[in-house]
Amino acid sequence: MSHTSPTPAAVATTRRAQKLRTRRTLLDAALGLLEHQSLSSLGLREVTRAAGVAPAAFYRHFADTAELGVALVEEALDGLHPMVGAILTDTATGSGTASASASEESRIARSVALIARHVRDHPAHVRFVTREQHGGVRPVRAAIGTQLQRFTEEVAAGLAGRPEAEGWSAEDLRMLAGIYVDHLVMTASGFLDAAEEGATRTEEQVAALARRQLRLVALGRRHWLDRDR
Amino acid sequence: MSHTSPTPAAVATTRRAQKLRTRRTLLDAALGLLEHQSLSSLGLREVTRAAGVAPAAFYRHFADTAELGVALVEEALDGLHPMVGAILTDTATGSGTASASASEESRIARSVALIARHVRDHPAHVRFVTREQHGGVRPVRAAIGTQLQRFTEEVAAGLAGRPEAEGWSAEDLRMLAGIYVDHLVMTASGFLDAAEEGATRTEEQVAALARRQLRLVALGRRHWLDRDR
DNA sequence: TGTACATCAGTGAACGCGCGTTCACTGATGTAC
DNA sequence: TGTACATCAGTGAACGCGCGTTCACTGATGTAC
Repeated sequence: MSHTSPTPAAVATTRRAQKLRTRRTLLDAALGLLEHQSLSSLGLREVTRAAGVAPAAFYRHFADTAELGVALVEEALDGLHPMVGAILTDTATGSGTASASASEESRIARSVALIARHVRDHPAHVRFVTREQHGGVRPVRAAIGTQLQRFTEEVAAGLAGRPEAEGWSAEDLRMLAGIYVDHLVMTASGFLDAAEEGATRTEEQVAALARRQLRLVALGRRHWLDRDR
Repeated sequence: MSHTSPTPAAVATTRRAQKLRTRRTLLDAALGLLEHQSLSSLGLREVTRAAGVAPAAFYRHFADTAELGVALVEEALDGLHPMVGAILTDTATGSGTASASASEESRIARSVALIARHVRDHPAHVRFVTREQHGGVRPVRAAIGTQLQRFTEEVAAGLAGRPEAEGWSAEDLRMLAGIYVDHLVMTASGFLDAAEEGATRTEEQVAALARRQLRLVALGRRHWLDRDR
């Protein structure tokens, strides 16, 4: 009278599909457990217990928990590309009527709202990435670093194609893109903090701070080329 | 024929001093082990083994490894105050002859150099703080958050006393201070990455990026008050 | 200064427990004919 | 379509090991007189 289906037979399906389903169960179980601990303290047996499979079944999918962690990184950061794309696209589309700074202000607000939404929709993935970005498991740290680097390049490329970027060196653009990516990660982490029970800041406070910061960056950006008087 | 002194008798001393010495040994042993793992996976026996004392001795100093972690946080971030003070003082002292932007440029360079120096002098402490800032041990995370908040207030207060801050609201100043603190932590973490064997960036690249970012922030800061045209 | 007793930092042995890993297995799915 | 064999995802029992915690202890330091 168990709730789980101990053998594949319980649901008629292909072997491939069933294996993927078990893999998903393991990843989801791990993600749940990682809400309150870091990967380096996550046990293989802990994951299989939460997933409702035998410990040995783990090895059909991952060599160890570090490998599972890398899979989670890929999943979490693949899910970020659409949002980054949306922000870049929005930023590129200038409004017709409002003043430059007014439309910029609303673009900033929309970007921050998109980040808030993403964190609300995928809190576990976001928490995992921010936690493991500097965490104790090297392959996972490396995977996150590589992916964030790719985001920076992506943002830099997006910025490069726009009129305000004229006269900017490639290195300056990468610097600016890096600021945006860093800011994204920090703001996402702030939204997570705000969602916790004992939070010191509200979600709106985090958003207000994020917008203020983006305003400062936008100002610096506007005056970048004439910075030496 | 052991290298360690298993009993206090080996070195004539007061009880208080000997206890503090053992505590130090435990903290140092832990700090060493934390170079390559995170606190949540650090074992009590692992620490005592590295420190050369019996496992049970641990309890004379800390209830568990989380408490040891909080002690390390306090140590690590107390050591940061002098540097922040130095940067603030330096920033306040304008040079007489050079142009405003030239003296600013050299102040930026000095600040980044101070960060680089601090990381070189205290790599283990810095690594520990950046790793545990979003790590899996709640009391440690909370302690780091509180301390960084205090730094932000400290920097905000330092900025408030200076002429360029005239017209700035308290909230805007705290935002700016937060940017500087965040930037400090990220740059420190970057210097750590650069010092690793398989590093993708050199120390000078990290420094150059940090300076570029500070330049952008300085520009935004200069135009903050007239930002609505 | 000397003595008798109290304190307490550190010891070492013992405990029960959950860990990661291995192994031969089972039985449903997949494939060849 | 039917049959015989191969594959392989998941099982469950077993293993040795290191963990955190407890306990009575030792012996140097501290204190009272």
